[in-house]
Amino acid sequence: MRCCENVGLKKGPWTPEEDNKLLDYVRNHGHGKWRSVPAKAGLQRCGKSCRLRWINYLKPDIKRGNFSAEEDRTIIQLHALLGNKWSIIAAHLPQRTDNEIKNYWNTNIKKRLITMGLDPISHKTIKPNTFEACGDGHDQSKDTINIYHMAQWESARLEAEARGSMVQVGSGSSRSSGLILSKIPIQPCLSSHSVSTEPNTVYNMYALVLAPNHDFRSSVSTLSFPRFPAVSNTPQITNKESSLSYKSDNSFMGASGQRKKVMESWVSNLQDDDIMVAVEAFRTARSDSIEELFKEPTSV
DNA sequence: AAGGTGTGCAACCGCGCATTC
DNA sequence: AGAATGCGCGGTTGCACACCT
Repeated sequence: MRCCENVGLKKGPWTPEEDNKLLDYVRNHGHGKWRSVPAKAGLQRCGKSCRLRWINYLKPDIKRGNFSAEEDRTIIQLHALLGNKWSIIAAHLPQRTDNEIKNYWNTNIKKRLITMGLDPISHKTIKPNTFEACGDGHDQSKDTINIYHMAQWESARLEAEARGSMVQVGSGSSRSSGLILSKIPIQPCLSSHSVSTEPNTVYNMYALVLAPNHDFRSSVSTLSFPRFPAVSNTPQITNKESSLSYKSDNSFMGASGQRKKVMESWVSNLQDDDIMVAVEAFRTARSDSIEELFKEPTSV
């Protein structure tokens, strides 16, 4: 008979008296052999319940309370890599239990990702036509596309973070932060995604890169465009200006006045496919080439 | 003030794997 | 070799509390 099938045993919340009995027992005898613990400790509980109570609540090195931004980030990174492997994720957060992380994911992070237009399972974007229209009178399509762009951007950023974790774990690198993903190979583009600004010259339009000193705590990501396309009725922009940074509120960083207008005009005309080219260029970059980057860091 | 609803979290449950007999 | 047992994991439930109507 399984221990949890025993009749007459208490279930539900633990009382302080029960906690004390279990604590006393474990202090004196150590843990393990959970099936025999209830009888020896004088508890009307099954062994499984005792084990759970110890692991999730009574163990002395458990950290309780709010999750820090660092922990939050680690959970998202590892979940992107591992999925619902809570115990493995918990192993990277030594003072947190798998149950606590699982609860935090389900009640907090999961909802946040959905709000951002990200699928909490795959960490990839949800297609814009799956968003509900609000029907409050004003044009929702632009907002929807903007959210979708941001979501794709964020999705790629999360993936970069996850890859960074994987590379760091795999290589045993002592690099603590400032992940370098600066030299993502630019993929050959379809003609519709390339632009010619000079005779006989075709440039790849987008390459998604994260700057060498990219701070993952920041809500800002940078998307670099090796060559800005000509936008009709707007001044030309030089190469060195052709880098945009998105903030989480969908505004641009480091741009002002005419340049900002040009950028806004240009970005507002971006098609989903355009963004996808940049994101896919990043996604299809091979992990081993990223490993190489750690050996010989290069700047953007 | 009272009932309804939503949220967070501790605890339970069933399953599967590893070990022991 | 196969059954029994122990343990760990991930999904789910249900309770307590907060907030809303």
